[in-house]
Amino acid sequence: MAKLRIATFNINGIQSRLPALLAWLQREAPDIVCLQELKADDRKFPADDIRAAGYGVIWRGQTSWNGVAILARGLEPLEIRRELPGDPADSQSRYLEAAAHGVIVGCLYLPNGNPQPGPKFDYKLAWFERLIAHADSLLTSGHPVVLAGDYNVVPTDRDIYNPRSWRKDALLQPESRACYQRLLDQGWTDALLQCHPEQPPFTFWDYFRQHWQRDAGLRIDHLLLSPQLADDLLDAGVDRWVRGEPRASDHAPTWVDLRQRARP
DNA sequence: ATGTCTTTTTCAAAAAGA
Repeated sequence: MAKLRIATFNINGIQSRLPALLAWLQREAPDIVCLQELKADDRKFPADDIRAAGYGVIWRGQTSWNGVAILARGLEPLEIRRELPGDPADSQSRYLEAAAHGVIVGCLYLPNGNPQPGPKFDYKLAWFERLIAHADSLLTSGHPVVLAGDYNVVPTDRDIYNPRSWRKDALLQPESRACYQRLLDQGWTDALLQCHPEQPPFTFWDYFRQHWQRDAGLRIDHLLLSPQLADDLLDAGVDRWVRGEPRASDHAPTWVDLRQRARP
């Protein structure tokens, strides 16, 4: 049976992390990859190296911050949009959407929102509202869709090693969690939670206080599936080995395996 | 408050974001 693996990976700097990316692509061979936090403008994006590894790629970079890309093994992703609708004045590179391998993929990098409260948290919630509106239109379209990326939301207290020292953080605020829940209530399936309901795996361990060594992680990278894709869900997981490599990103690649039906 | 890492400005050390 054919299987489609879709992964999301906050790479935290594509230039310094390119060897890690190529090693991961070689070993795990995901079919579709969403990257966030490129931290490079369009001209510095290493498209040639990625194509040499066998992937078609589209990207939207930005100097210093943000930046998103979509990779597809063996073909060019068909770009659908380069920004989240709803605010023409928003110039941050945080959303990219494409069709590849028979599915629509939204690659998103939701604002962190710290410090909270403040303008950055307001921006986070406003961005979330735009995502909720766009996600609704994607569901209405009836297409098979996955919304994958760094949501910068810890959905519940079971998705963090210990919420005590994070209570004031934007990632745990009730407003952030309520927005995430509203997405799920539209009909999206949280793939990692679906496959690991008793203890969903962490996807992020910050660089401070030996958090990786202590497995003091958070689950903030999510793959949301539209209903028809949720029916095809086989498995979901985290490539923890990537986080243990030297000079690793603070996130690990997070993936979902879908049963690939014959599509006309 | 702190911890660490990547980026930019500008070529060293510091600031900002996460």
